[in-house]
Parts: sequence; C-alpha cells; structure tokens
Amino acid sequence: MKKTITIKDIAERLKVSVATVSRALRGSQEIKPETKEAVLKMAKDLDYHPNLLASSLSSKRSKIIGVVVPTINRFFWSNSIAGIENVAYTENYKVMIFQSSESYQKEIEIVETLANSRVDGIIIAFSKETENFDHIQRVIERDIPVILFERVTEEINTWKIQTDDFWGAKEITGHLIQQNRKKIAHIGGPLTLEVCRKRLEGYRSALLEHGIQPNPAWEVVLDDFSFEQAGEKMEQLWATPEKPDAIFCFADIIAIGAQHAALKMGISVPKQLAIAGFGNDITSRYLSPALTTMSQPSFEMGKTAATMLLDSIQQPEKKLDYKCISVKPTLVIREST
Amino acid sequence: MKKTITIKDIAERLKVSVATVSRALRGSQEIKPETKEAVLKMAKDLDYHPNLLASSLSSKRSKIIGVVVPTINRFFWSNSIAGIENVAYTENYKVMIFQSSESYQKEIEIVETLANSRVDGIIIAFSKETENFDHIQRVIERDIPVILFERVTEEINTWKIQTDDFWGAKEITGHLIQQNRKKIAHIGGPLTLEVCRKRLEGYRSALLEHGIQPNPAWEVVLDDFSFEQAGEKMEQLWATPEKPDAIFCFADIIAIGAQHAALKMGISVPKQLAIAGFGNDITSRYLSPALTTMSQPSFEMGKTAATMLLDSIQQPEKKLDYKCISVKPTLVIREST
DNA sequence: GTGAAAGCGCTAACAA
DNA sequence: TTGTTAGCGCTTTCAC
Repeated sequence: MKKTITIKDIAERLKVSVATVSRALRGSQEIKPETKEAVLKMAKDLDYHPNLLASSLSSKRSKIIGVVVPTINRFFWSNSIAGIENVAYTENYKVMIFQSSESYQKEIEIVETLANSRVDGIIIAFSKETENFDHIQRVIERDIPVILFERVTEEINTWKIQTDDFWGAKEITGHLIQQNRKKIAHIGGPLTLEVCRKRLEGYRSALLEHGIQPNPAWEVVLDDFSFEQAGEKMEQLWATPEKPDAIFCFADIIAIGAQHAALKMGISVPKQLAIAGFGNDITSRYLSPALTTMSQPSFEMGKTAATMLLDSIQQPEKKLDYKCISVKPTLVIREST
Repeated sequence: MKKTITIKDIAERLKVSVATVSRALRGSQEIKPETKEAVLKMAKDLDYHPNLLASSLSSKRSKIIGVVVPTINRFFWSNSIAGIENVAYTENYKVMIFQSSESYQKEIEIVETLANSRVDGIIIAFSKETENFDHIQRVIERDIPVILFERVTEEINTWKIQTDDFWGAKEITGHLIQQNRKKIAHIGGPLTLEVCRKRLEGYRSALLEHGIQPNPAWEVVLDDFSFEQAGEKMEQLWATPEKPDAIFCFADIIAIGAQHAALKMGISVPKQLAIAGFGNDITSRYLSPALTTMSQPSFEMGKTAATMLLDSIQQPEKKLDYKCISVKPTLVIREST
C-alpha cells in the first residue's frame, strides 16, 4: 500500500505551512504566485490527490447534489437527469444519482444517506408509494435545500417544478374528442401520486366540458408501470359491454403496452381505437402506428430544477420565496389517433 | 441553524465516552446491552444523524461503490445498474451512479472524483472516446478495486465482465445466413470500442465461414449512438450499387433507427430486407415488425459485477486471481428477420 | 502572504 | 466493558 500523499507532505518538502498549501491548491487570491506554482508543481510531482471527505468535513460544503428518482430506466427521468447535470457541471457541482425503485422504504434510506453525507442539496421525485413526507421535512429542517421534481406534494413547503398535468391531460383528451371520439377510456397510474390524480382529473374535465359523462368502467388504474399490466388493462377495457373508441394512457410506456395488446387482439389503431400517451418517450415515434402523446420538456425541467437548487444553495436567505414552477407539455400528434 | 448533534453530545448527557457511543451506534459486541439501549434512545431523543463523511474519513471505508456508465438512458445500462444495486443493497453498500455521456474528459473527472471521495470500489464501462486507460491504472494503484464492465480493454489487468460479443455477432449473422440472406450489411459502432470491433469481427467470421466474402461497402460505422444517424446509414447502404438483403446492427437502438428509415423508404421488412439488432432493448419487441436481436442478461451481469467487486473489497488478498467473465447472449428471433 | 493552531465528527488502538 | 487519546486530511480564524 503506497502511502497516501497529503497536503502535509507537500508542506514539509516545500517548508511552508499546510495552510499555505491548502490555499494554493484552492487558488486563493492571497497567495504569492511563485508559492502557488511551487505547490502545484510539488503536488503533481508527488502525485497528490485531495481527500474530498476531509475537505467537505471541514468546509461543510461538498459540491455534490443528490438526485433521487423512482427509476433511471425511463426516458423522462434519465433525460431530466441529463438536464440537471448539464447545469450542475457548469457550476462545478457533481451529481449523485439514486433510484428508489418506487419503494418508500428505499427512498427514506437514500434521503437519509444523502443528508448524512452532507450533500449540498437534493432534487427528488417521489416513489409511487410515498404518502408521508416527514423524511423530506426533516431534511429541510437540517437546512439542506430540497427541490421537489415532477412528483410533488402540497404538504411540503419548498421549491417545486412539475408538469401541468391537469392541463396536459385535458389537452390530449380534448384532441381525442376533436377526432370525433366519444367513448374515451383512461388507463391511469397509482392514485397515491398527485401526478396521476391530476391527469385523471384533466381527462374527466375535458369530457365534462364537452358534455360527455365519464364512465367509471373506462377508468382503470395500474399499480405498476409495466408493459404487461398495460396489456392486461387493455384486454379488460375491450371486454366492457360497450367498447371504448379511444384510450388516453397515463404514460407512453403504458400506451405502448396497450397498443401492442390491441394490435395483437386484431384491433385496428387508430381506426377502431385511438391511443394516446403522455411523455413523448424516445421510442414512441418509432412505433407503428407512431404514438400521439404530450411532450414534456424533461431536459429543460432538469435544468430549471438544478438552477433553482444552486440558487438556493448559494443564497440561503432567499429561502422564503419558494417557487412552484408548472410547465405546460405540448401535444404531439402522430398516427395513433 | 440548529446546532448539529454529534456523538459528543450524546456522550456528555449520558456521562460516557464518545468511544462508547460510537461502539453502541455501530452495534459493537463489546458493549453492555443497557448502555447500548441508552445510547440509542438518547440518539433518537436528540435527533442525532451520523456524519458519514467523518465516519469514512476515519475508518477509511465508505460503504459506497461508484458506477460509471456512458449513459443511463439506455436499457442495457440502466438494467445493469439495477443488477448492481440488487446485490450491493443486500450487503449494505450504497451505489453512486455517474454518467460519462460518452466523454473521455468527463470520465476522467468522474473517476478522479470517485477515487478522491474514497469510494470502496468502482465499476466502470468506458466511454466511446476512451482509448487511454491511465486514469484507471492510477485508481488501481491507489488500491481501489475496479471492475471493467462490458466495455472493457485488454490493457488493464483487473476483474472484467463482458458479453461474448464475437460469439454473439457470429451467432446472429449465422441466423441471417440461415434465413437465406447472402448480402448482409453491418452497421457498427465506433471502433475505438473493443465491443464494436468484436461484433464486427464476429460478423465477418460468420460470413467467411459460410464462404461469403465481406463487402467493405456494406460495413459502415457510426460515431454516435443515435436513431438519426442509424437512419442516415440505412439510406447510405440502400444506395450501394447492389443493395443488401439483410442488416445486422450493432445495437437495438441502431436497428430501430434503421428499420424506421427502411420502412419510410418503402422497403418491406423482413421481405426485402431483414434487420437484426443486439441487446434486446425493452421496446424492441413492441416494434412492428418486432426486432430479432441478441439478448444480453444485463441484470445478471450487473449482479455478477457487484459480487466480484464486493469480493475484492472484502478480501483484498485475492487480488491476484483476476477473473474475466464472458457472458454468452442468446438469440431472440422475432419478426424482423 | 504566511503560519500556528483549533477544530470538523468520527474511529481505533491501547489501557484500564 | 469502557475510557483515553491520537489521529483521518483538510479548512479557517486569528496573528504576525
């Protein structure tokens, strides 16, 4: 085991103090250029590597932000993260990514770990199971800024950014109605999530506004974001006495599964059945028929979230003007409707 | 700003030493049950949270493993990470995920940060730009175990796990030949990557073995893993004097782009042109026609990588019997061939 | 500009 | 079983 080189080693060889070395390494102003150069050179010669733990421990800043998402396995989330990283890196922050796998328990653990690792801030999208938000409140009380991302809650008072789900759902349902569909079904997500409730409400609102009475048999809800379950629900809907002529799905992944099942059952899309999704996943336009959906600016949303977080880290006093940003998605009409 | 509670605070109120508190908190054997309980209770009452930085700094163990992938945005990578987390969590390790975004420079930075943050080990898949591996060698010399994952190199002597790309490419090309295709093209990835070279070689080997002479005009290479570029290459291939009757694509994402372009050009798949991918992305089976591909057990590979890493962390002396695991993918025949 | 010294919060010998 | 003590490697006053 090679001895690890520390600033002390550099200091000794250069016959200066560790304080000077520390300053030089961090590019402090109050240091003579020659000293600085000498330190930098010696650091290189000795193959010095700073210990970030020690540094964060004593400075109380880690230059790391933590991101918690339900899964990195879906386009919306991974692309949001890309947006977050994009701004974080320009400000020299590193991004630590964690996934809760839709588990409340794991989410709590992650948040705790993040806080205990003294990250400078957290951006979080709740798991589908999360109904209690004490773990977040505790973090905020520890003076770690938290941004709620997409899957938010009204119970916590902090910065938030989310899609205008009600509006978006209403918009795309309206589009279906304009296509002369009257029997519109909805496959939704778990109603623990505000997002899911909003989309359901938006869907209903569009129907009512056009004088269509929502049919409870056509409102089904998944507890799992999988292709398979979407397929099952599709079959279930098609088995209702009066078959629907359109389906608005909570998310593209659901729509893809539903459409696949529909085609398998010999249903013609969009002729017999129009299908719409939400999220504009990268693959949606490569389906046949290509999927009509609401496009969410996930990359931009990530950027905004990161900007908000860095602002709040850098100016803690701004704390009181919490902002809640709502982003309107845009309708992308393709072949499935 | 609330004062942060430390083990010292607990020690003072309980009139015991910090060492005792530290032991109790970590569930050490050599502690009287009553003391332990008292400490735990006091910790709870005071709302104590351990400072992981301080703990890692002094123990020289972080219980964190770092994972570096080119992108989390593709199924193979995100699913591998799921596998890694699966075993890491059972052993109480946390997983820090980083993406290099296919940038060599960013990869270097991440690896350096990881090492400087004293993670216990690293699992890495190289960026497409990475041709020099000094940054990895340096980490290994710092006694941090490194597992090379999927995108590996022969230049570094350490644990490795990867798909048997040569075999897989040969297998699926063989399948195309069996389907009576004689004019088989290949859309490959950047040849900086060993993975890409192996798949190209496997493709050629299959041809030669069946007495088919590879046609250089039908071997094209992308520098970018995008649907768009795949589409362009498809058009390019179709413009060759003698059009191919099959294409083996380096990855599903490429195949999806190529197939989309082909269908747009009015080419009938698989009648005029068979298309095969590699990786069995989650969406591949929802395409029409559904994609023939080689399935890689990404989740299992992630698990294996994590197991190897934890082994090497827990028994450093085992260092010398580096293992290189090669995993055979399996052919999944669908409608596109 | 630079140095001395006191931590940051925790762990781990070594004693007792 | 518990306490004492010396760090882990770095930052940051406060002097000079």
